[in-house]
Amino acid sequence: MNFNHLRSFYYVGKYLSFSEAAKNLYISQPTVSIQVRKLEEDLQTKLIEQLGKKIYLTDAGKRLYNYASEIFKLTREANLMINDISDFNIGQVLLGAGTTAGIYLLPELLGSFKAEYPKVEIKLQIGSSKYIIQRLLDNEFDFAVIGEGLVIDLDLISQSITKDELVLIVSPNHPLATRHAVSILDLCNETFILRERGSSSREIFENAIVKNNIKINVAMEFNCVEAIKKAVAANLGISVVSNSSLKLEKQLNVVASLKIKDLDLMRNIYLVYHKDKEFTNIIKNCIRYITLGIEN
Amino acid sequence: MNFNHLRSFYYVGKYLSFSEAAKNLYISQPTVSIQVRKLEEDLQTKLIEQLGKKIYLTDAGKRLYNYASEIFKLTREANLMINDISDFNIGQVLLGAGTTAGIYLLPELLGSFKAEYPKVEIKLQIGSSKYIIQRLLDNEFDFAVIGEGLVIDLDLISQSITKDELVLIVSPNHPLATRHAVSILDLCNETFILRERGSSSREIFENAIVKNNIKINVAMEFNCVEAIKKAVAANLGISVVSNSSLKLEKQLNVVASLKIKDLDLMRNIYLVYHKDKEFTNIIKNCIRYITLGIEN
DNA sequence: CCTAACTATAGATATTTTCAATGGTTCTCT
DNA sequence: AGAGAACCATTGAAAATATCTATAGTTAGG
Repeated sequence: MNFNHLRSFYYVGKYLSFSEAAKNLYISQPTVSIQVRKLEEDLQTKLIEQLGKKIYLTDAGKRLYNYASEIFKLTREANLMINDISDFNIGQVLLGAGTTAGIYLLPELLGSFKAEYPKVEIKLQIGSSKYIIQRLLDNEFDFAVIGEGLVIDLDLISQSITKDELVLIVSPNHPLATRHAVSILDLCNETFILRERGSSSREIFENAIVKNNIKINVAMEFNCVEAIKKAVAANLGISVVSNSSLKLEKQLNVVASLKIKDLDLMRNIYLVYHKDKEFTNIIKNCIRYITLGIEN
Repeated sequence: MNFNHLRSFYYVGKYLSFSEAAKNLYISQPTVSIQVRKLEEDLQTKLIEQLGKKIYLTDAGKRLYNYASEIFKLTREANLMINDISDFNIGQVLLGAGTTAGIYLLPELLGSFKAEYPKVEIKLQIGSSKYIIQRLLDNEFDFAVIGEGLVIDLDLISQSITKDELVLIVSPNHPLATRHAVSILDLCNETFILRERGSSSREIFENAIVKNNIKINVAMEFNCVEAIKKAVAANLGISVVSNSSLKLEKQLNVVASLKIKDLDLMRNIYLVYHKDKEFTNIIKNCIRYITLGIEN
């Protein structure tokens, strides 16, 4: 079934006139006549009958007209949908993030982005950097925000959008809590509660430790920063977490945070995306919001 | 929105492969590539993204795919509908009839026609010949069966398919009931109950009367043969009705039917249709059923 | 009966579709 | 790592289709 022919037929059915149909299709009347005839030949069915000068739809014509009507209505709706996307009246941003970025950096930024584009769906999925990278390769995210530390696949492009410092946290009751300075060697005798391998914080910290030929004692691994902070607060061990995750804990003095002398725990936060990805406008806008907003 | 382009896009979305789409569309792969690109240019929206070798639909692509899916489903259904018509699995016969034909001749025939084409709708509308002719000119019937007697419009074609005799009916108690022969002059002193003007029986009878320079006394006009027979049975008057309407009444002896000497009340029953009408197969079959069946 | 309105036809032109051939990537398997 | 297969994009030519103008043929209405 040829849709140009169907459209001509539909207009003839609508106006019950070939010339009126042609006018409204902005084509010539003979074209309409030919197209309708071709449709009839194609279907081997008379669709239109002309009694004297008047035009009527046959039974088959009436039935087909109803189908055509629905088809062209759907077409109009599809066009509106496309316009809605470019007007940001619909759309989506599929976003992956590592734990730190997803929990402590992005929510606020995404909130204000959403305020400007209220009709756009934002789907944020938080996971370990390793997991996020895998999902990026499967094109399940438009882009992602993760911490430095993992080998990034060659098919992915990453660019630093801010820096984030990891700090040592201890219970206020812990001996280190009152120390002005902590050195690398102070860490050797401590019990650590760390994030799992594959998380950016863990990789960064572990790499730094290894570079200094130090061995530490990891008692527990949690895949959740909040759980780690609770455990540290209860003095079950000490940890190294993103400074940006400690706002409330510092205010309420539930943990003490310290810098470790001679250990560079500053890491980059990367915006990562597939090298072949072409961003739509809404994604570009979202990235702009994040990259500009994250610096403050 | 070009539907060829949309179809190519739809198949690419379905198989997530240009070459597979081409195979299933029975066209070459470059054609598919070009069509999809043109659709994207037309909509000014990326629909498909290619990451490495894998193909994905964009957000807009996914949404459009759903519309396309519905559109092509409707198209398939429309094609099936057309096939159903030619297979007589659906269809309709719009039929007009005069009172005699509609009530006494057609029902049985239409019943056996319906038995052979059970899925086909038969819509029979009974009315005065005058009314039926008007509706034929408005193309509200595929064809009609009416009695002779009215001037048929030049735009209509009529062909005789059977003959039908009008006979005089009187109450069994009426003096004429026992008479062997009734002459035209016997009618002068009687009270008649006849159909309304515009009905074939009335026109036929009245023309015959006028031709013989006779005047009769019409006491009542009913637009219903059954009502007339009841009135005649009650001896409220006498009438002239189609012989074919009297089967039961003769069996039960509620009226007596008589021929009038020297008065030709044989009339043709016509099949009538618009001169420009092209009959579909189901209509042709229905006409065949009626023309063949009505002779017995 | 004449005119205006409408659809069909014809012939020419423009556009679109389509293909085969080929080039450039990407992926996979050795 | 490198060869080969699979896949999509590009090109240029040919075929098919769509479209137009001009005009003929009908019909409806004054």
